[in-house]
Amino acid sequence: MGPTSTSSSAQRSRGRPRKMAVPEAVTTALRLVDEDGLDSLTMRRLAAALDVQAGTLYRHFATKQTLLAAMAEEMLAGCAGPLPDGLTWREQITELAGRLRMALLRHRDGARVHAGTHSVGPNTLSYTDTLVGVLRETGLSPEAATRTALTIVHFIVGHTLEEQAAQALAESTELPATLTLLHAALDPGTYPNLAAAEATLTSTDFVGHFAHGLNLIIKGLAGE
Amino acid sequence: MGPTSTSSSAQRSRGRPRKMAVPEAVTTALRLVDEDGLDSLTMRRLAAALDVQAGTLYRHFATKQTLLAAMAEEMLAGCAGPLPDGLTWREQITELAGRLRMALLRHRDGARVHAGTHSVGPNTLSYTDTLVGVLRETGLSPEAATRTALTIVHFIVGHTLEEQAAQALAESTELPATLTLLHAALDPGTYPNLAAAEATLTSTDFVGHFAHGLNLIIKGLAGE
DNA sequence: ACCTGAACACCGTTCAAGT
DNA sequence: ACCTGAACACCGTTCAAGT
Repeated sequence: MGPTSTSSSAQRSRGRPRKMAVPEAVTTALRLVDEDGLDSLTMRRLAAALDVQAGTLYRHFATKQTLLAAMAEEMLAGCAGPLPDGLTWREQITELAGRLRMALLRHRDGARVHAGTHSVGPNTLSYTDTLVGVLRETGLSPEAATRTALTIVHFIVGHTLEEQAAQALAESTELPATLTLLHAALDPGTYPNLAAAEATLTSTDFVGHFAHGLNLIIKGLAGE
Repeated sequence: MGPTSTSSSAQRSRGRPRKMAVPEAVTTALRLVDEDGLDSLTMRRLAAALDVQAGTLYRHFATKQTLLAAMAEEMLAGCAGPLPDGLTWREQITELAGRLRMALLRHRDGARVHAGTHSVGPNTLSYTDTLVGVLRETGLSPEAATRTALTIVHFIVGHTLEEQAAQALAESTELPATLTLLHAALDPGTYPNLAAAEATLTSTDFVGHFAHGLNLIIKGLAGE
């Protein structure tokens, strides 16, 4: 009989199989993470969002880890862009550090995506190159500049991991229970310093916390 | 009849169902992670190692996350123990920071276990309490001491995450490919600073890297 | 009270077969 | 060359039923 009726349930797919584009797959994966969180990103869900079979993804990404590395790389787009003229080296470091933090914050679970992978793509490499460059211009040796860049990046990743974990907790139903548990544990007799720290520990002023930590490192650099 | 025979450890299931002990489950889970890595730790494998059905675990841990938090808490045992007498505040900070780093390094993927959870158990709380205490003794306000403690912990976690990722990469078959890729990318024309940084970036002197970063923070503190 | 057994609704990954 | 369809060997979690 006539071949006209064969495409019944396929609301997207028409006659030919869809051809998959790698950059679209990466941005779609990031969108899925933004919508439902990293734990909900599966190869099968991504395939469905791309209107493709799950197995097809493995023609473009060897494993899920490879996909995650591509996502981490994509997140850093623009982070190494040119710095405004006339900044002091302190301001240059602050600018670069702020860019990385914002890049990780821009996507839900962005820090986890970044920390869980090891990208050697151009965005990642040029970011590190730029940061090491700024540090070398302050007079640091290549080794000291590299170690300092690593220190700064490790602080940013650790900080943002915590910041996004706090965000996730704030949106979850566990928040009251955790806060109660924490408050109950803050017995001044047992944890005298934690009791004094409660206001700061439960504060959501992550901008302030970040600035404090980064300034500590920058100050250490100046004292060299 | 005496109760003498009931304590036999029954390494296979005998007549009665095995009764599960929570502390044993946590240490067994850490052992499984040490043996096969965090990605291989499943509730079903842990159940099998405990000679119990998978569903039984849910009577003791609400979710896998709860188990991971208990593991993170267990890893920090002893980290807040008393400091030797006669240390300067710098040495006290270095000692506490080193203890946390070593605690995370002691188990495979320890930093990932720690970073992925949010423990409010006594080991975690008393570690933070002790660190904040040392910082307050240097004259810092409760807020500054808390923020500084967070900075130090975030650096340690970020650093150790990277250190264990490098360890995992070193043991994997991807190492030569990654190293080649990195070396190829180190074109002095494109990434001049990365080229100068290669020796440091590919070095495995994590003790040195850690000391450099921590000293930067401590120096920043001294300049306050 | 605590565990078993079995199920539910998924996973990452592979690969012969189609076009 | 690139995708589909179907399978393999698993997952976390729930819950009626046993003891």
